[in-house]
Amino acid sequence: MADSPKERLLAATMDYVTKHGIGELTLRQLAAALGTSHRMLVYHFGSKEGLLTEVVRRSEAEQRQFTSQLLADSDQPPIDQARRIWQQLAQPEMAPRERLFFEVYAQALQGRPHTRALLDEIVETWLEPLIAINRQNGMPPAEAAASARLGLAVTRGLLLDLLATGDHKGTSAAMEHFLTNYLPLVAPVSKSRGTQKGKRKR
Amino acid sequence: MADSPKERLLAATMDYVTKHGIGELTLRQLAAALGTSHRMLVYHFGSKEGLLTEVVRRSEAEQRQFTSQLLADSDQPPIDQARRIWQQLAQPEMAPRERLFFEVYAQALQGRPHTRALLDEIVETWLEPLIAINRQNGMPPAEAAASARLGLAVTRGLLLDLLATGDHKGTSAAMEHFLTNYLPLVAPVSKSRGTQKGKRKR
DNA sequence: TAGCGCATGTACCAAATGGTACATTTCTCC
DNA sequence: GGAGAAATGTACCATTTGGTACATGCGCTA
Repeated sequence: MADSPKERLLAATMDYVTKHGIGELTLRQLAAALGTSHRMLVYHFGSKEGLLTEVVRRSEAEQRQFTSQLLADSDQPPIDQARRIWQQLAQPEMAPRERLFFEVYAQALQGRPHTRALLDEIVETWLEPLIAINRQNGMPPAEAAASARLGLAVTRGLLLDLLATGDHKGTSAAMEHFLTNYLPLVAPVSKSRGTQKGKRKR
Repeated sequence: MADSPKERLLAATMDYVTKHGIGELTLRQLAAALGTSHRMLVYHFGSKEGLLTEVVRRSEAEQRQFTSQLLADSDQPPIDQARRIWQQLAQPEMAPRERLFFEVYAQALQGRPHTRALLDEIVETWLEPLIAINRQNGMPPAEAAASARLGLAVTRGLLLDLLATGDHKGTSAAMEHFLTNYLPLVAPVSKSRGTQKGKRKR
């Protein structure tokens, strides 16, 4: 059951969609790439929309897993954690996943049906753990929320920049500019020596 | 010549595309909405791709004009200028244009043909004037570039957030958090009293 | 007014798309 | 090993798509 035919098809579809995007997808092209017929896709997923819905759902799940993984080991200072996260996200191998993420994001903003559930989670999923980190570092609620939201925006904005320009150096410099000039200033009171807060998300 | 039939069609198409997005556009639906036939669209623009190319080009032009308009009157302190720009961008009436912007952005990242020229400009167009402003306020080149890039990312990231969540209050609070905690700190030396630097972009 | 070029409407086409009917194979469980 | 269900392949269908042929209208200039 773990790798039922449907599951195998979905996994292969995720690979394909990560490479080729979701916008111009047709069942026949996908099926050909997967070595099957479009008949099977309809059989297992009901319809094209059904397939896309599951693709988006799976994408969400992977992202959630990725989030908790990135934010997990918080023993190091938040600023170092943030640096590490950006380095991970800025790796070239991540680009296809991120392109897909922003493509689905944009389609959701345009109201495409199979993305209906996405908009509620696309910010909140990342915001919650970030706010929690900020609270743990002694930030008052309002500031914790604003700071988390800002960090998320910085990360996504710089990722958009990186994907468009390919300027790893420039975008990383901007992130470093943010981390060094901004992060140390927000949470003056905290644990022992000045660990401050955490930013980051995709 | 100013409002040739082609020009009128393009203008009406911009309206339509701003409302309905560009991803699921078909010539027939568009033509029906414009009160003409898809025959005319092909006649004037050569093909669907030709039409989309001109739509993207026009969108770029409008954005460039909007940029220079927003960054024009720089008599006020950069932080107030930044606030004003965000208020403009966050207005609900701007949402459709911004949704279209991010949709085209995402399609460009996926390599759709009619967007080829976009990726080179989509960051640079906004970056240049921002860097110029930072330089005018006495920032060294490297810092001016990083700071401009950061401000652009913050704005676009928060716009993505706002479009998804509709949380005008929360995103504006995050922007204000950025402006008050970050902006005043970057350029300590400057003109007279502490005007510092400018951030902003869409 | 005659003529010419731009613009437009109607009808059509081939290709591709999502989806389905039906037959066949493969797997699973008793 | 046999029966029933799950899975798959082949062929087909109606619809929609971008694009075109052809005829008609409109506006300008001589």
